[in-house]
Amino acid sequence: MKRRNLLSLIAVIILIAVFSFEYLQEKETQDVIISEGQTEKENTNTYFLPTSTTNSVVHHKFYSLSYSEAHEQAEWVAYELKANQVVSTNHKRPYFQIDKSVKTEGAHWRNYKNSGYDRGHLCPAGDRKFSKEAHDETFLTSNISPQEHEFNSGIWNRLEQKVRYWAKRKDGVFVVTGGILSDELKTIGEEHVAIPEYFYKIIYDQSSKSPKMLGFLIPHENSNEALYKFVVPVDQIEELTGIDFFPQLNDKIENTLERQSSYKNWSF
DNA sequence: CTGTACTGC
DNA sequence: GCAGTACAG
Repeated sequence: MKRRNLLSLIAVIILIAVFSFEYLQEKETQDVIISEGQTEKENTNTYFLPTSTTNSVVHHKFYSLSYSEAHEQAEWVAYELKANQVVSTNHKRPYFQIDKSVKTEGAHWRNYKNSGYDRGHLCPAGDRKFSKEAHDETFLTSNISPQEHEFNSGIWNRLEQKVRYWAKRKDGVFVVTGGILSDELKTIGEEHVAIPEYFYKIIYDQSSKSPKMLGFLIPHENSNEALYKFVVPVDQIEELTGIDFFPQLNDKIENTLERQSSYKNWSF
């Protein structure tokens, strides 16, 4: 029946139109003005969330995290760093606050006081300078890990600056970072905040038609070695952490990207 | 940039 | 607990 086929076709078209409209509406409601006419998607950082081994995922306005109560820190912090978010505005450093969004509540910053370790940002303050609100939001204890000062201000700082460089150059990157939280780590403070022996960082670039991924695994000690010497397959970080990074990607693409450890498409 | 520490209220 | 200031890699 031709008439029936035509009616079905029209019905399908209408359904697609309705869903598209709703989809676009939803997208629009996610748009948020950050500053002076710049429109950014709010919570784009939630598009590529890793899995959680602790079932304790928290969404902040400008980054998300999965908290490990056993280690009193995040197992991962994930966010998008857009090219136009890399700015040099200076903000005063606020005090670290306990993250009220974490059900079990994060550690108090006093655990770090006189511990000999830095309150090392996972989502760096330097990546959220585009607004005071975004900057201050990184000063939650759920976003820090004990780091040796020479490591934090040394090779880790170098890597964070490289991420900002890539974000500008590649029109934005997605970042997932944290410490390797294994058993029987040394701890600091009354709440026993674990001191990771390794830190990892994964960068994902989807600005071109061929997406790119880069994983770093760095021992918790300063090093003057070139950063690319710490590049590892993301699969290795997944084995160490039990976390599945970028599960939203098409399996074939994900497998290919996470198996490799080539940095030839990344300029250091 | 990445941070800590001290003084003083 | 918070502000201001000084100092270090």
